[in-house]
Amino acid sequence: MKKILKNVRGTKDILPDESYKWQYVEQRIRKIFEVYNYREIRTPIFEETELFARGIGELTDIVSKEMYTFFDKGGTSLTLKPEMTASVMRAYIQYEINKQVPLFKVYYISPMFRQERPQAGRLRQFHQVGAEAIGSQNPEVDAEIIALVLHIIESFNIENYTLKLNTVGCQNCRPAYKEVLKEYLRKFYDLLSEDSKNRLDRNPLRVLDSKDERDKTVIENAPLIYEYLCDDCEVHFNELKKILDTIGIKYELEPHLVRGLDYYTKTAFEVISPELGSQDAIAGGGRYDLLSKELGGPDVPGVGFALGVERMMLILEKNGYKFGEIPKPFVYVAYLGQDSQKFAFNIVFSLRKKMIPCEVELLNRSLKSQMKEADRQGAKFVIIVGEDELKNDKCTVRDMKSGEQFDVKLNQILEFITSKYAQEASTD
RNA sequence: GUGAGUAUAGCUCAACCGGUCAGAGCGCCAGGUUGUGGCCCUGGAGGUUGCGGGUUCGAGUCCCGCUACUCACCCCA
Repeated sequence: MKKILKNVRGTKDILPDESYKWQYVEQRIRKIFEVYNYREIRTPIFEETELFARGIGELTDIVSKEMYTFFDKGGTSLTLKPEMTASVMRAYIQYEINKQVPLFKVYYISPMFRQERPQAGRLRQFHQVGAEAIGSQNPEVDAEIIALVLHIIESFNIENYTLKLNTVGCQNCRPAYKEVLKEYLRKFYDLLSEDSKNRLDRNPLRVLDSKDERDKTVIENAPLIYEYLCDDCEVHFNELKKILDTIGIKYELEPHLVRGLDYYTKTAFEVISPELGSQDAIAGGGRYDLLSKELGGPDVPGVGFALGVERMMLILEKNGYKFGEIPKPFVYVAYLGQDSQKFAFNIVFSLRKKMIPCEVELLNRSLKSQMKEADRQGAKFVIIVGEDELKNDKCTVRDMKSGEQFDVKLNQILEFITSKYAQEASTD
């Protein structure tokens, strides 16, 4: 017996009963991006490993233990993209977009890959929608990005969320703060968790968002970066808050919010939802003014966000959200006998050329089975072509909802259905 | 990578302390309607109880291993 293969761990098949929901969600999201004047960018699903290693940071969890890395036949190390920002920046630098347009506003909807242990809201292949605005250091752009992600979330009637906002400083002020923080943490070294002890020197900021109870008591009184921000960062942060206030966006300051990617500077934010399980971040993002240079590009600032599509879908399913209508044929053409088949197919293909969704019996079943099939598929009308009809040069049209039946001349059937279809479209 | 829980028909789940326990509902197929769906009735197909060992007279049920799934830690979307 042959082995039955299955989808690999942490991946999901999206079958027809689900895929229409995805199409609906993606379509709505694309519309919103258009409204904010962002254009789609599509980059390859894999890149040279070095891009992520340099862009995201060797010490991050993503790079150090979660990447799907492999060698191609030429011996080049490639990696399935674990996030999108590095790829977008790579393209930005590669095509010297800074010389073409002052501000590059793009969005993406794409699968991402991270080799983590799957759990609720966490997959190895998952989908993110996101946007990047490269070329401006103005806090207005940070605000636009935040407004955009919240607009998307709210457009799906998700009200129960919290925007957490923080600043992580920049190359001028962060180092000094790091030293102060390290010094503070060393005083309580013995009280810290093992993980935090290890991080203390390598990445002290990460200790701040530890959820370990032992760490929490220490963190509670730790010095905050707010007191150590340089003028530039402080002004930027204050401006951003002011703009958010002005456009009515509510946020919670979360001084311990530290994002897991090294390239963030200044603004960092996260949108969390209590509807999700332990993986409660539906979206996250921030500013990355050092990334371009880190990748050998020009000194260009950027800001962006990413939203987890599966996580948002979890909330929507939980809320009983209506994902539009599942596509259904308008007409099902049933027939009986060889002679009728020609007419049936003729009608179906003519209707299809008129872009009317329809189906025809393809399994040569009994009329009863065909009616059942039409019902199952949700067809509004069934056209029946049989011996009796052909003799009289007509066909029978059954309205599946009312049960009414009409005799229609064969040469008038297209017209008949077309007008029914037009009526249907106008009442929607 | 660590921990816990789960694994019976396509789906959702039953089967008391191991002893007609391999079942139900839904779905699927057929018939009741010589050419007509939905409701109803009748019947049918479909399972080596995740895989491999062990204990026992006897294992879906107990033990061990493996695998997968789920949730949590870690981290993040």
